[in-house]
Amino acid sequence: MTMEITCTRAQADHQQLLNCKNTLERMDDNFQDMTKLLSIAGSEVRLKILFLLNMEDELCPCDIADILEMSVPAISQHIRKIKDAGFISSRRDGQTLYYSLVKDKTAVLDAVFTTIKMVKKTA
Amino acid sequence: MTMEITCTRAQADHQQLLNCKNTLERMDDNFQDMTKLLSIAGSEVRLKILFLLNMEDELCPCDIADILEMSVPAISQHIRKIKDAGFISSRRDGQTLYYSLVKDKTAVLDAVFTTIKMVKKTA
DNA sequence: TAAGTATTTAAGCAAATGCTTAAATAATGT
DNA sequence: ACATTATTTAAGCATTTGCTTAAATACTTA
Repeated sequence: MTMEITCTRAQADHQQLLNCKNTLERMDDNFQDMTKLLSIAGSEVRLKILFLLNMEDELCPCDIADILEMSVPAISQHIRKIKDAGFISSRRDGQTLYYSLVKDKTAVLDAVFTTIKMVKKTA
Repeated sequence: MTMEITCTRAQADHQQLLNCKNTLERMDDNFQDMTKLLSIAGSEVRLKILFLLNMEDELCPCDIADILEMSVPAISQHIRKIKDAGFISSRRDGQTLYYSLVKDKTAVLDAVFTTIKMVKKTA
């Protein structure tokens, strides 16, 4: 692996930098997968949708729109994004579509949900 | 708390929806804080920067630019975003600025880093 | 003080995001 | 078949994002 060097200071540890590059390269797929999940969860609306599905097991777009006080199309477009990424699945009951979390793809979010539920100490 | 109802299906449990709204409202600050962290971490470049700082304790922009094979200004602008959000701090040594994670603000990411480091089973 | 290095900042621009409104699908009930 | 409800899709548009290049700061050393 070659190394473009922009940093010419004496202290630079080029072996360390090479090791870092190797490590990142080895985990590249994992970084892409994790980025997909975190970029989905890194929107307040979508984080709340994921949190609600974790709490209530399943909800329809219409319920979510009511809870978040947003338009149904806006919610539907967020849902599509989360669904396309594979983090939720749907079940139809008549006209209603119920969405729920795909648990094994969203497992890391458990720590996130737990943290959100923690009461903050008054500073 | 009033409730705009868009969902008029018979099965809709309006008490459930009200409870959800109350819960989210109570945790609103936590959602904003968590969204800030996840939106920072939800970019492949920034996730790698955070991962590297977790692994190496501290790095300068120049090292990070070398490792990620990106321009120094591009890295600097990502660093500023992470710094403005309070997730990293800096220490100067001569001309070099060393950045490191603010651990107690990035604790939830431990689960993320652990997951990234896990070897995936070949399907 | 002048030159060199590390870093940040700013301007510019293409691409992505996230809403709104309006129209299209899908399923139900009359 | 027709009207109603739940949901999605599409077009339009303002805002944000993330790079590039060039210029400005900050520090070091000759």
